[in-house]
Amino acid sequence: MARDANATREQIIQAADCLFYGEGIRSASMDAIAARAGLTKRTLYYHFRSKDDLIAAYLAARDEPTLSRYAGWLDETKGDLPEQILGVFERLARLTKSARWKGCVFLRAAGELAGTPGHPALKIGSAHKKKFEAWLAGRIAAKGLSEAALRARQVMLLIDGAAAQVLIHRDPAYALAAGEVAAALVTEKV
Amino acid sequence: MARDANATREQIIQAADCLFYGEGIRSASMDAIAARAGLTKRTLYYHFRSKDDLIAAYLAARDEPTLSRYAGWLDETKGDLPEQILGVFERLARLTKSARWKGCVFLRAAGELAGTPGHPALKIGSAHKKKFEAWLAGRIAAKGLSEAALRARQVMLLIDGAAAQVLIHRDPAYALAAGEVAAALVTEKV
DNA sequence: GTCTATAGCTTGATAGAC
DNA sequence: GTCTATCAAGCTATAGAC
Repeated sequence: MARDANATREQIIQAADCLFYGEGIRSASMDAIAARAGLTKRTLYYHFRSKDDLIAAYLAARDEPTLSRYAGWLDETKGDLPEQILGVFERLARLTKSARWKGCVFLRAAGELAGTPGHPALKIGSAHKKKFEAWLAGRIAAKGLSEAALRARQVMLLIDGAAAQVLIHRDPAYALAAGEVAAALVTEKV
Repeated sequence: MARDANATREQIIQAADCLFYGEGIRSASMDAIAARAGLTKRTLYYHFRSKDDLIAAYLAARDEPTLSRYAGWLDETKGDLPEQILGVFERLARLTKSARWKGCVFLRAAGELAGTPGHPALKIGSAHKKKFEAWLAGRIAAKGLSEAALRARQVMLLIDGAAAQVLIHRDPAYALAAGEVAAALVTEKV
């Protein structure tokens, strides 16, 4: 049956996301992904040339939703920019309380793939973080703050630092401590 | 030949360190570690009950040297605490320029093992970071600054954020941007 | 305490039918 | 475009000699 090829592709990526994120990229096998997608391995290899290909697609699929989620968190927080930034970290802290949360997808992938420097997924992760940083810089500049690019970079450092430390300690308090610094960073110095 | 059992153990851990850190915990096989140590796999399993056991030993062996390295960086930097903290991030930035550097051992392990919550190595990583944070708090408190514990936690967030972002972008500039914030954090507010 | 040898299973990827 | 079937290689871990 000629099902919509794109729908099958999405179905595979969804299954891969669940297992790559849940168990780790290296730990999740193509067998397991096929089983979870309700397809055979042969179909996976029809849609993706290799496991590395699927890993790259998995990260690429997380790019836009991640940015949208953070943008949503910022926009739905009342107040000026410092309050909004603090709100983002509070929402992050809340998210990490779920047992399903297992760190930042992109950071974990970068760590797992650090041994294969040319991997296509690494470029996707880096590009995502750059885009995130640029988006933050735009929001900061829009408020008329000086040195928006530097401030955005420093807020990013705190977001990733928070994700890393909360994963290590399994304690959302680290995200709140990070939010405090980040909020101060987007307040114009006198 | 009854070689010193402890020396053999160290030899195995050294080989494991090289491969676990270089290629990733999951990617490095016991076969490869045995070959690099110049021993057979059977000897590895004589000294370590399982691969998970060896992973834990690998992280435990990195605990003290890591703390000493950072302490050394702090102590060999001239000036007051803000300058010293900045010096630490400058040394970190320099270290990350090496192609052999592939992120923070503990963060990468936490990411790779996020799928197996009870893993013994996770406790070792968390304990290491706690020890690091406490050491920093001691140094900050010794300078008579208020809220030493909170400041130490925030500096930790920036250290781990720097390690994460430099790994993602392969750009030491992120470590320097983090150092700037960290230095400001250990300056008493007026 | 280290060796040779191998069990028993899982892996990523492919062949060829329909 | 999806299936059944399977390969060759790799994996963790163990058996038993010395």
